[in-house]
Amino acid sequence: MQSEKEIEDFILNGHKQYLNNLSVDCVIFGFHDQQLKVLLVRITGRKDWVLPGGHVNIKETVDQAAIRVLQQRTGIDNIFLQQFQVFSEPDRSRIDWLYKVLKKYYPVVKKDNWLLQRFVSVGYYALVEYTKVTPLLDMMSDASEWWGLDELPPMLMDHRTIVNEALQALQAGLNSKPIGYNLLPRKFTMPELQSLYETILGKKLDRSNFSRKMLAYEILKTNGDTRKGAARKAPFLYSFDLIKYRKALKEGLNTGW
Amino acid sequence: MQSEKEIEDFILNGHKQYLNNLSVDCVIFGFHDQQLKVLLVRITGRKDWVLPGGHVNIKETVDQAAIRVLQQRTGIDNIFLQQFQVFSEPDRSRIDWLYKVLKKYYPVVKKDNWLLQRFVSVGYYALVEYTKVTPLLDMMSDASEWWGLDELPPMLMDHRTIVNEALQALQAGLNSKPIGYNLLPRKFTMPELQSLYETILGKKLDRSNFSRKMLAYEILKTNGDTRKGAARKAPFLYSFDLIKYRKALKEGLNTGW
DNA sequence: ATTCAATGTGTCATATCGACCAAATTGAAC
DNA sequence: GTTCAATTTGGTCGATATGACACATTGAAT
Repeated sequence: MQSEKEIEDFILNGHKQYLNNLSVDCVIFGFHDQQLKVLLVRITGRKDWVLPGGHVNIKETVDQAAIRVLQQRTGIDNIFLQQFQVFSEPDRSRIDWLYKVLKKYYPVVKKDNWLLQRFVSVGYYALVEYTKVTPLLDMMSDASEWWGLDELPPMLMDHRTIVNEALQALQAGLNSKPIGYNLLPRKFTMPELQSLYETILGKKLDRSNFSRKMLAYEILKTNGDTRKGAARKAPFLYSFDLIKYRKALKEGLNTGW
Repeated sequence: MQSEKEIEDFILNGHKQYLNNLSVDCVIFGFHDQQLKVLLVRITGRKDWVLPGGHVNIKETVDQAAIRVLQQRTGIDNIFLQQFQVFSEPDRSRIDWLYKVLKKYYPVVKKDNWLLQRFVSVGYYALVEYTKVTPLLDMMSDASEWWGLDELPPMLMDHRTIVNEALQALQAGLNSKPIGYNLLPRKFTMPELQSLYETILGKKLDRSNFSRKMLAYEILKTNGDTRKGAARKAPFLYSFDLIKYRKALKEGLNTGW
C-alpha cells in the first residue's frame, strides 16, 4: 500500500503537498448485531486506538480528503459522509507523543517537522454497510477493527470526544439524513430497520406503530420477498424507494412547522 | 483601532502568529422591521462586500477566533455563535484579487505572502440583538452595514454561498437552539416572537395557535407589563424563562421520538 | 366614542400517538 | 402431518395534538 520510501517522503516533504494545520478525522459507523459500531485503527506497536484520519492535499477540498481517507480504510467508494464539527483545541494534538512515534519510524525526524505542528481537525461521520467493509491497514497501523459504542478501547487525543459528538450528530440527523439507507444492506426487514432506529435513539419503539409509520411515508418498497430461515413468520424484505426517500428527507420525516 | 504599523506587521509577520491555512467567516444575523438582516463589511475603496472574518491565532481555538472577530465587529460580548460548515474549495480565496488589494495598502508585498495562500474557512452564524450593535470598522474596511436577506449586495468569493448555508442552518436549529432568545431584545411581545418565527421559517403561522403553543411550553414569563405606544391594545411583554427554556431546547421544541 | 390590533377562548374536523389485540405465517419439535 | 412457539403484520380505539376558523373582549390612541 505505502512503501517505506513514500512514508519518508510524506514525513519530509508532506508540508509542500498538504495543508499544514488542517486534518480530517472520520467516525465510521456500521450496524451489526443490533449495535452501532465504529471502525478504529491502532498505531503500529502501540496499544491505543485512533480514528482513521488524514491530511488535506493542497489541491483538494476537505470533503475530498475525507472521501480519500474512507476509501483507503474501507475499500468502499461512494460512502455517505457528513461534516459535523471542527476540533481545534490548541493542545489537542499531543505533539510530544507524536514525536516519539514518528522517531521510531524515521529516527532523524526533527522537532520542527510539519507533522509536529498544531492541527485543527474537521470531524466527519460516515455511514457504511457493515458487511461490505474490509478494514484495511497502512504502514502506520497494525490493526483496524470494529468496536461497539459501549465498549470503546482507550483512544488517543480527543478522539473519544469526537466519537461522542459524532453520535449526537447522527442522532440529530436521523430524520433528515439518509441514515437508514446507508447503514443497512440494500434489502432489509422491518424489524431490522426498527432495531436500527432503536439503537440510534437509545429507546424502544412500538413494533406495530413503527411499521405503520414507516410504511405511511411511502419511502419503502417491497416485491413480497421474505427472509426465511427461522422458526417464525418470515418478515418481508424492503428496500428504499430512493426518489421518494430523498424527497421525504428534504422535508424532514417528522416535525410540524 | 489598528495602526498602519500593526497592519504592516500583520501582513509581514502574521504567518508566525496565525494558522496559515485556516480562517473564520461569520454570518451575523439580526432581526429588525420583521426582517432578518446580516452584517456585511466593505473593503476600503472597493464596491463589493464580504462577511466579517479573521484568522485563527496559533494559541486560540477556532471558536475563540470567531468570538474575537465578532467582538471587534459589533462591540458586543457574549454573542451566541454556532459553527455550521467548513468551506474549502481550493480556489475559493480569489488570490489574484487579494493580491491587488494588499498591494494597495502595502506596495512591497510579495506574491508568496502568507495571506495569498489558500484558506479553508470555518463558517459560523451568530445571533445578536439588532439594536445593541454598533457596526465597527477597522482599517481594511470603510463600511459596515446591515443588509436584508432579500436584497444582499454583490459579495466576494463564496460569501454569498456561506450566507445561504448559514440561513439553512439557522432554520434547522430553530427548535433546538436559543434563537429567539438571542435575536430578540430581552423583553418582547408575542406578535414579535411570532414574526421572528415566521420570517425564519418563511411562512405564516396561525396567531391563536402560535400563542397557545408557545405558552404551553412554559418557557416564557411575564409580569403583566405591556408595550404601549400604539392605538391598540397594548401587548404583554414576555421574556424567556432561561432555565425552562434551555431544558426545553435540549429535548427539542417539537418532534416526537 | 371610535378605531384598531392584541388577546383569550372555543369549536370542530382531521391527523397522529400509544397501547393493545387478533390473525397470519414460519420452522421446529414431536 | 400436527402442534407449538415465536414473531410479523394488520386492525382497533381512546387520548391527544393540529390547523383553520369564529367570536368576544381588552386597552391605547385620537
